[in-house]
Amino acid sequence: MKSTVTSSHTLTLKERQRQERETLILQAAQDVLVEKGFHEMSMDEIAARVGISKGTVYLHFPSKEDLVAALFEQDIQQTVQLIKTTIETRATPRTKLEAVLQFIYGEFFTKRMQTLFTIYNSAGLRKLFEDRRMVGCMRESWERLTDSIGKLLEEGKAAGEFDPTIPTPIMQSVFFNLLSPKSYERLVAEDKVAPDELVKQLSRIYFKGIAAGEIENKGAE
Amino acid sequence: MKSTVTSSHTLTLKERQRQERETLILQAAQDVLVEKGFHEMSMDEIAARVGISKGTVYLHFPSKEDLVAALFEQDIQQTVQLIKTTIETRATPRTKLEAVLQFIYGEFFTKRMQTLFTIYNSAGLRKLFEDRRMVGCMRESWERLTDSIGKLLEEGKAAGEFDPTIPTPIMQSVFFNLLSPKSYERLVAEDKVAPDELVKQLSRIYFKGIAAGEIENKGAE
Amino acid sequence: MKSTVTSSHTLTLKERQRQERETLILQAAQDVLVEKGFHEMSMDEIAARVGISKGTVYLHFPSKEDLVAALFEQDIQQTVQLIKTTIETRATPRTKLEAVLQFIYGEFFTKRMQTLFTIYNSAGLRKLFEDRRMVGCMRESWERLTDSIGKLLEEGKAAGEFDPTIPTPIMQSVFFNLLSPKSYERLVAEDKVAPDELVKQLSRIYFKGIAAGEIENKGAE
Amino acid sequence: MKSTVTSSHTLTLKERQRQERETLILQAAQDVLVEKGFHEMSMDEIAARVGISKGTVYLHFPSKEDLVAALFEQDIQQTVQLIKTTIETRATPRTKLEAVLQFIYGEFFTKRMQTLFTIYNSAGLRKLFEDRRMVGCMRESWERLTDSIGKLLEEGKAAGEFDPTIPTPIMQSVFFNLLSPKSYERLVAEDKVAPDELVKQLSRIYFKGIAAGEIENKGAE
DNA sequence: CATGAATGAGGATTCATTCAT
DNA sequence: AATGAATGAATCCTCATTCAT
Repeated sequence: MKSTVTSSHTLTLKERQRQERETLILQAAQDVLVEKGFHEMSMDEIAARVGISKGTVYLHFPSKEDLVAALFEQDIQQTVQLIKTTIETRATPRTKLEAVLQFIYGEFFTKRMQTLFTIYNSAGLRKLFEDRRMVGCMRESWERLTDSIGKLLEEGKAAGEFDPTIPTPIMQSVFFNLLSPKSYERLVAEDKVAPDELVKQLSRIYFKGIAAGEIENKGAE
Repeated sequence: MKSTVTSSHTLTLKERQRQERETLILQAAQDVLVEKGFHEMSMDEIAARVGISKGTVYLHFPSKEDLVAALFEQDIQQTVQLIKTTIETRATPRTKLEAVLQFIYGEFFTKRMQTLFTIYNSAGLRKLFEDRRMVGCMRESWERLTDSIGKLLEEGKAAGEFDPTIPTPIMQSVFFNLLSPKSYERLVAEDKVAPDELVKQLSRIYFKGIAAGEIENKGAE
Repeated sequence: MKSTVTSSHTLTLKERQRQERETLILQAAQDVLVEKGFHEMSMDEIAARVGISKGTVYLHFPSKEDLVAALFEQDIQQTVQLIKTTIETRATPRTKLEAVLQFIYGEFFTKRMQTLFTIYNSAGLRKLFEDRRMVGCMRESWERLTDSIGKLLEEGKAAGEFDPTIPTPIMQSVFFNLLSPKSYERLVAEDKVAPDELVKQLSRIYFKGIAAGEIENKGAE
Repeated sequence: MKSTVTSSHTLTLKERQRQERETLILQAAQDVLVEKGFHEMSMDEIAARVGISKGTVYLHFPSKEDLVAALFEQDIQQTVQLIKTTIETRATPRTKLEAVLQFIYGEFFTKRMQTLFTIYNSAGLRKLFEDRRMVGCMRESWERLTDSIGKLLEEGKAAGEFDPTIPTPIMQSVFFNLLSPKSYERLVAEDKVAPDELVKQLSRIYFKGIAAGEIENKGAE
């Protein structure tokens, strides 16, 4: 009788609280990870920041690695989502890629994105994750992302927007490596570059760099 | 000076042996660092690779951090040296920078350079180094390097080669961030890009990206 | 008495449900205990097997130790009960003891009995139980049991059935130590000994040893 | 020059110290294991008892499991050694087995032997050890031991000393299960049974059972 | 009463660093 | 100077127990 309605409410409530807590944990983990890196990030500190106990963190994530993998997944998904949305618009590949680039290097995402990218690329950490057959999942997420970018790049080449003589994989790599989180921080903090300005300039450098068009080169030679 | 001629000779000999050993340690550390990253690099392994005892490593470097700082210093100096030599040549700023870029992203230097760069930029490791007032020294080295690059970039702007509307600090950052060591490895291993080809393409993207001039846009339309 | 007739009925009903649940918990605990041992037996698993929540287990048993003590008590009581029944029969002490031995080492009781015996004898666990003044209770149960056996043994001695030169406590100890649960399992699983056959042989060894049959005894004298 | 002699001396010295320490660790571990059981035995406590640091224990044994396996191996070897020596004597199988039984249940060995036997038979612990492919080794040791006993038993059967109708595996099992360490302790502490007397009685029971031998007893009375 | 999320003490293990030989 | 055994702080993770709902 009451069960259907009440328990439905209860479940929803508890589930909501659970989600909220999980979000808080992920947020704290994100912060600590960005501040200190994977090894210096301790489960105790994450718990302390959220104001819960260590054990509770383990109720949500069975291990430190799983927690980081969740962060990874989360950020990848956001990016993939944005890309999907972007791709569906009627715009040139370059315009689409500019949107993605602005998202990735934007004020709120750079650090997270790049930190995870760093972990994913860290030789030592790969092993840890591999042992727990977690890299597979992360790699998949990652490939989903890079593939999307790759397609846009190749569309752009086909459309004559991008230089077809530059291999797509190189374009992809540079796309994700334009700026490390620490460089980002330094530019904003020390060189007083506005985040908006920064991402615009990155965009400018990248697209001018990969753009089709040989005239200027001829002049150089 | 310090002592008798004989002991001076002895010292020189010992000093030479000491230097040789130090070089071996640095080399082993470099290797392990590139292979495994900072945390997975253990003093035991370095000692084992050199074939000496752990204690001896500590006779040369008072801590793991100092050892890495020495690596840092060493690589910076090589690069700075190259830059000095390069700068003295009669060439355009762009040509000079291309030389530096080829050195940094070249087959034999990329990994070392980028690994150290990663450490230097790693949030967590900064603290470790800061606690030991070591970052100061590394920062200084690093600034020597970036300043050299900055000067070349500004010369290039003055000469009309580079786009003066892009802030130099951004140009500097991108210069050092074009490719992570893992991306490098992946491109070479999976995508079969030849290291020479890779560095040429990076160079191409970077300089086209920061180049002065509007031509390319016209061509696109 | 305690309350109205109605609530008395309610209590009885509830009490019955409570008892049923308690039995289920004890059964599940017994199973897990035998399968995994004391430390590997987790309250979560017991609750899960019964299909109730962990908290509910604690409504019945204030601690893990108490739960095990209850198991102990339960098994002791069953055995004591059997012994009482047996004792009342008209049979020789040896026949009575054979019945008890067959019960204890029989197909369905061995594991339970011996597991609890192991726990009771485990040095480390004693402390746990002692701290909670629980051993007293268990010891009491245990002594009830061993005393019964002791009396039978002494009756047997008096009747000339058992060797009076063997101290009764030693006879008691050996009576309960003839076979560990793991040995039991191994014999049945690997050596294909039928449980019935096994208990018969144990009985034979206990009463007559492994020595070859009657002739030698006669001839020996 | 000096190296051969000196280092030989040094090595011997160091090696001796190492062995001594290892022995101390094993002894402490043995004690704690007997007192508290496997799970309550903490590496910290062992280190504390020896008066060394936790890390040092790990220099000798890579894990808690390995430490216990070493204890196991050690005790098995002592027993196997004794059996070998015993077997070579000119005596009846029964006399030989009596010697082994006296060793196993003797004043100084009972606890150790039985504690390890308990661990080896503990359901939960098997898994731990199996994961580290250590049971294989332990099982092998164990089988060496039981096989020796088995052979003696069968010799005895052939010689007409032991009852050929009792399966050897059962005889083996009972041989090792006559008394738990706790029972031993209780008998000695509470019932004031002298260890020597105890083992004699166990021996008697094992070979001849608790029954009064009719003829010989008659004569006795 | 029943629940199960939260707790936190406890324990194994690692590894940079020290120091007696 | 060289060694490598010893140290112990630091960290991940488990699970019995509690308590708000």
